[in-house]
Amino acid sequence: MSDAAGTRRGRSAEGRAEVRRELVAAAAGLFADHGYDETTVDDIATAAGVGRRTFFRYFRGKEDALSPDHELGLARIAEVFAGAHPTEPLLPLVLRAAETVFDLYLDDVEVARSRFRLVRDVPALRDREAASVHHYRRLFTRELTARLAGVPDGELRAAVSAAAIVAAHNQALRRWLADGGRLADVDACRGHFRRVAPMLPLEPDDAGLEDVTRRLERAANALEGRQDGRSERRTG
Amino acid sequence: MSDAAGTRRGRSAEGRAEVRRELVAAAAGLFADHGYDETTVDDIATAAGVGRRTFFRYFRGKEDALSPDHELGLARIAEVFAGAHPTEPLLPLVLRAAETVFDLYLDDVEVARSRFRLVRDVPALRDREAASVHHYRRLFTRELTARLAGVPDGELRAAVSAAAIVAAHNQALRRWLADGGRLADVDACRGHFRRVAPMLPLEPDDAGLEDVTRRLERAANALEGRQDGRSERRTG
DNA sequence: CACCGTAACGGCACTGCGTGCCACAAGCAA
DNA sequence: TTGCTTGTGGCACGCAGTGCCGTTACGGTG
Repeated sequence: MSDAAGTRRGRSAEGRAEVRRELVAAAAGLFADHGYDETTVDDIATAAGVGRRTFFRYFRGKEDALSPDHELGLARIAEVFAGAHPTEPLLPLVLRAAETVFDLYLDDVEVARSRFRLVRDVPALRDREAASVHHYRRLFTRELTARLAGVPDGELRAAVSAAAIVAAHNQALRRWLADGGRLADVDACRGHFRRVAPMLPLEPDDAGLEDVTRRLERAANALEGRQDGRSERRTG
Repeated sequence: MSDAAGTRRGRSAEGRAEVRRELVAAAAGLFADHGYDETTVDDIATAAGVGRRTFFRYFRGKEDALSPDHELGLARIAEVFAGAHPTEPLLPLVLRAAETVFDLYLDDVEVARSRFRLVRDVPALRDREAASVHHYRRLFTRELTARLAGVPDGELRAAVSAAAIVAAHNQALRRWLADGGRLADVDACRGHFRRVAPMLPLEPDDAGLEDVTRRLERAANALEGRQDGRSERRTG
């Protein structure tokens, strides 16, 4: 065991990523096999071939080893917002930012499904997931608040829109993972998600409340329009 | 100290409630004075005049001692939903349920403000609060999903509406607590909260999507109507 | 009054998480 | 070689939370 550690000691960049992957894989395997609470950090570290102390140099705690992409998702969303024009309409911008997170789950579907089951069943992980979702919501709220400055009830509208966006996103993701998580359903999931977006109280500029009326009417029309057709929307 | 414990040993119902209050008060005081992380469970138990083991017989953990009203709030909301007619329109019902939680904070404003500052500053408590909010959201989602059965996109609409309701409620509460938390502002806070409600995608029955159009138009009109008047709404 | 069942409490010990500290090994530069 | 940096492992510590058991007060029963 000091053998494997010795051969890895040198590489600073590649070695760290490799150790991290091994720790994530070990944690996922042990969690799936013996459960979350029954798996100790010592078990994960030993399975990955490193010391217990090293584990905490890669993850803040045992829970972080399960979903290590959380901060990456936050960074990507922030990137989308940072790369957008200040006058860009908010609705497509928010959609683009939210859909960015979908790609993180598409990287390895099997791991995502395994994580989903685990988070659904273990209370401690449910709370952790809730905190994670809270961070996404906070980020959206911050960005929307900054872009809704000057608009009446801007903060309130930003908070509501952010919560609705994140909830719709999670609902779509949850349904996709619970129903099997086949890749063919990703489009349906995304459509499922986009469906709610037009009914959000978002303002592209400091236009005023008259534009909300038009936007809400458009959203209502969109809802009315796809009352029967479900998978036909990709052709329109 | 074995003196006070001895006199309390007898009363089973009154004694438990008293010990619980003492523990909550001790925890609040120690958290405010020395910080959350610097306060151990031993400190709280000692300050309350009980043993450390007893603390864990009253609270699941250190974090629960800060906001012991959480489950009570959930119970009250569930009570509102349970006492409503199945055909009752959802919008006023949801409003009534959400506003029930306001009363919990009005019982002792000073404690609420102290808790607010603490939760805002300590990361561990922020996550705990996020999990708590998540439970509220889940409860609303469950109730709305049951009442939107049969409606197209019922689950999605329930999830979005629940998230929006809870977000609006928290936004109003947060602003109230951050701005000083004077009792005179409670009405403004409640109006602040009610303002978003009409734009939610809620359905009173299995009416269909045509009614959404009307509802959204009404919401837009309501928004347009109060564009300038802010505190005049109590007279109209 | 004496006896016993129950319930709450306190103390003890234990597991496990997370952290601080220190020694050691490998690579790099002078 | 010597010195510096970086990553690592081990050790010890504080603390959260739990299981277990002895103790103590109360209420009922004879």
